[in-house]
Amino acid sequence: MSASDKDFRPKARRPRGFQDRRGAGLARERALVAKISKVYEDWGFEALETGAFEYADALGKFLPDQDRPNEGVFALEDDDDQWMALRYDLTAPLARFVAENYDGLPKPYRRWAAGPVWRNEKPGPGRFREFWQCDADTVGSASPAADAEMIAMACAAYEALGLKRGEYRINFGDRRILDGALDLIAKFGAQAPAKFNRTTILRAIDKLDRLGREGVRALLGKGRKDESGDFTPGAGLSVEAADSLLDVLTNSGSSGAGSASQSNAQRIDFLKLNLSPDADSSVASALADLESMSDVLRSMGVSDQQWRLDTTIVRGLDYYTGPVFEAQLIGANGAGFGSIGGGGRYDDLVARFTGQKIPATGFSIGVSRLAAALEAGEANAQFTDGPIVVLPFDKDSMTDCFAFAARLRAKGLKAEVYLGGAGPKAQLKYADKRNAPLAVILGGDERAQGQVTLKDLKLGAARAKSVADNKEWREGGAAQITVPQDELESAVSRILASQRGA
RNA sequence: GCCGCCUUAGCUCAGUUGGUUAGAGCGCUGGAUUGUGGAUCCAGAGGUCCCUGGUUCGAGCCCUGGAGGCGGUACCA
Repeated sequence: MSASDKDFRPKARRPRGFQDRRGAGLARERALVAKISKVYEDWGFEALETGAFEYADALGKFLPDQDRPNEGVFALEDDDDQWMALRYDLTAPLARFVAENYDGLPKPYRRWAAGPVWRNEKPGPGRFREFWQCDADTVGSASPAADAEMIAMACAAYEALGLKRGEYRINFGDRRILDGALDLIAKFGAQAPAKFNRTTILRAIDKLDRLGREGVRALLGKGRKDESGDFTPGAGLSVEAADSLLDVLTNSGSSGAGSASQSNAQRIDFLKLNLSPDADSSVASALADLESMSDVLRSMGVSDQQWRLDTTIVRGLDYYTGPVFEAQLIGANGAGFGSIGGGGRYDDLVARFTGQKIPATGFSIGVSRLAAALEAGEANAQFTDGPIVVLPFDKDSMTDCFAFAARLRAKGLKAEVYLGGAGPKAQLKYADKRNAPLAVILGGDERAQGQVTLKDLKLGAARAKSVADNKEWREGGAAQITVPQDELESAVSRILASQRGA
């Protein structure tokens, strides 16, 4: 090692968009995953785990002659000159798995998966470059009932997490209806819809929730200038065409009720009336599918409060073929956090590998974002108790302390021995920082008597709130008891019980 | 990618027209209390003022270039 190597000090810093998680926060997130996957299992989905890397072409990334296919993914080149990329979702690996193992799988194939995914994008609040998803998919069923089941199960999952009716909603749209609405524009002037940039229009519509109607009108027309002064070119629609499109999609204007309280049945009727599709068109079959979905959802007890037909839902542009859905938090919790889950039907994904069209539909819950949103919502979230900390006040007490900790663990309690070299004061500070409910203290005095001291840290903390003076503080006693060593377990449970009661 | 803002102690930030020794609150360490956390009081430690080059007698402050962070916007299979 050269001198300069020795001198080199890397700066300790977390890569942006990646999170360090610890303690209670991590436990909370794991609990979310456990609860969601329990629901998926209960609904008859089988667990599937695939690796973090896929070959880049399997992810749908074709490699032009650039050095790195880094558009949105983290990629690297394998020894055999093949590009591999970290998966950016759990759906593409599923498609690959199904294509590879098609013959041996039950059809339809129902599986769930949970794990981290990676996206090489600019991070933001509630938006990470590594985050967890928890997916369920049904591969091999074209029935609208499969889509309806996804919505119903998503509701069940959110409620298993403790969300209540009215705190979340699944918004539901359909690509085919969007296309039908775009055809309406043909009625305005000479511009044929095919000449419009459909992509630009769909992207604009997708921003309705964030930019509002006026912002989207600008994007559909001439373009929009944002807060920083940057200008986004628009789709170039006429004002009449843009308004007409927005009226149909948002169910407002002269022929629409425009009411948020409208039922889904009313919304379907509105679309039938305004899109007036040909009997054999894809819009017509989309509407028929919608009605049967609606029926299935009703029979599963899913109410209009839990799902809403919203034809402005677009989602990612390429791989969804029909129904698309998106879950959002309602109310203060949801502000600024975007969607907390989403999915849709992707009938062509497996066909990329096999050439055989296999219908599939799925739903994905963004665990990291949901955890971030829930956390932001409950700023005063109660923190969970740390372990009981056993403190050896002198060196000779160490062995006995380990025996105490072992006895507490045998009772199913979390316990640890303080391993640092500091004095009593620092030891108590440590216990405090670990959020221990109580400290077990063993020093020379106790050992001489065959006793042990138990200090109720929570009681002391509560008492501190009302004490402002050092003298009063010292006179108040130490919120601790000393008991014979063989009464350790019973005395500890008494203190814990009194803490729960208080 | 584009646009804007920002970077001073562990954290959040103040810092006058460019002037000697760069500050505060919180946190941290120690003491008041030789074996007792959280309140209170006292003391202390802690700085490459993001980096680089320049202007100047003199730069945390002004100028060039770079890096990093934040926000908006675009992209998001």
